[in-house]
Amino acid sequence: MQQKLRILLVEDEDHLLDAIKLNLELEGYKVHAVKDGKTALKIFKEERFNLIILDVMLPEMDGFQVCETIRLENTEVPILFLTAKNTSEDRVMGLKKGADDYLVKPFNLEELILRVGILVKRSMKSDDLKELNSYKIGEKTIYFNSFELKQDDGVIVPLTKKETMLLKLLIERKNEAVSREQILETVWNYDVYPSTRTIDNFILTFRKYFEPDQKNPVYFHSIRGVGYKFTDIHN
Amino acid sequence: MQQKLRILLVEDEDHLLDAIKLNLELEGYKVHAVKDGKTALKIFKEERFNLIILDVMLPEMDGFQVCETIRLENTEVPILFLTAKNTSEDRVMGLKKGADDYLVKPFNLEELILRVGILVKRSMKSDDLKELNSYKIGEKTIYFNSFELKQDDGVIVPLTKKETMLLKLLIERKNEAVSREQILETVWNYDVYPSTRTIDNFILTFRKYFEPDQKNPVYFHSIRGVGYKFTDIHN
DNA sequence: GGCTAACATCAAAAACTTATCAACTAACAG
DNA sequence: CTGTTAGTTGATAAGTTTTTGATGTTAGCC
Repeated sequence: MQQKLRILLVEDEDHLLDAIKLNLELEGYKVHAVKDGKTALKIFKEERFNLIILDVMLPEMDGFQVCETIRLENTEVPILFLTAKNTSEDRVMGLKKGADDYLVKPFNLEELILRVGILVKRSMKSDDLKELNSYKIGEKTIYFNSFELKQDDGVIVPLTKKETMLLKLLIERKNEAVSREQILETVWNYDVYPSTRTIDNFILTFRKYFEPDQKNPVYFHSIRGVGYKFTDIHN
Repeated sequence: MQQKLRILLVEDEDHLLDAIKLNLELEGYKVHAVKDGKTALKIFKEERFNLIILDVMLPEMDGFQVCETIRLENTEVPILFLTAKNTSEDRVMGLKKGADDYLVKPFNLEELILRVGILVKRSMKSDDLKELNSYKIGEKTIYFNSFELKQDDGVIVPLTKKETMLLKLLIERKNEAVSREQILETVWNYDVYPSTRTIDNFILTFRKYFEPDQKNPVYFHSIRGVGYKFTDIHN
């Protein structure tokens, strides 16, 4: 099991602190929350983090100062600023001090989580990335980066480039029908296309890989006259 | 003198395109500017970039689609969205499609340039190789610093510089496919690449060094249409 | 129920990529 | 200048992946 990713959260408003902490923990991060800059710096020196989230307005020592101090010794760790002020001067200031990203309060929690995910990805090793770029269908796991599929019995079979791309597309558009045109355009980069059975063949392969009963697919449905839809109720 | 960092800029408003291009060029970037998604994808397939700046609103194929298509093949290159709409749904959408950052029009040019700098730095960092002194494959050990390989029988054979660099790259990216472009860029410092059989020759050499059965490689796998992947289940 | 268009399936052909080898070039030491 | 070594190129062989085309099935419609 991979280790949890560690986040240092610095925010002085109690209820916001709790809300963010809770949500990040739900995403599986280990969150160390503190309420002022001095403490933040102290903790930072003692422990290693994959990301630092800093409120700009803090009692005593503001976020900019904290950021600047951290950057004196550590240029690596990603820093995300939170601020109530939405002016570009303010944002420019933050970025100049060494921030990597900037989010204006009040913010959408989903956006925070997405941005955190992007920043954190950077500080990860390739082993963890592998887990991140995977998708489980039933007991089988697709690894997009290594172009392989781990079966229920643990055996690894290789996937081709096109197979991987099409899987990625359908999974990304989970629960929605993706039209043949859309598929050809995205995976094959076709402008116009003759009627072709190519896509069917790929779906056929997927069904062989993933469907318990090939004749009654539960994952890869065809939508007559439109295209295909990937469904996964458990995921 | 190191070569210029390359940016692909996709924006359909003429004067904004010119303004951004000019400013980025003043910062020392090499900017390839295009006005629609189709062209962007075509150029993207032909050349390598350190960053892609995408307007969301484009004629025909919108920025989201372009981003999605790029991400099917390339998860590395940073993508920055420009948008006129400042809603969090829009931003979340972009981030979900695989963007790394998001800037709302009208924007402060200084902010754009700062964000570009941050994103580009990231892509360079992942390019240069970490410190890694030695690595064991089976009973053989590679010493990266001294450019040597100790065989099972203890005999030491020298490795060439390029061999060592390519080994380092593949081992660092263990378990993920490294594209030929990526390899050429990192080991050979090519911007654009001619079709070449050079990489194959190196892989051939590696297989001779490391694979018990050269015809059925367990360490150095080729992924058709993509590149090569180093796998080591014991390590 | 019969009809038709769209999908499923399979095997063979076509298209494309990589493996391999040998000849070649460039750089460099002596 | 000569020999050596690393690295590149190009030709051909060897494989794989993808596409095609033929044929069988199925869903939806009258």
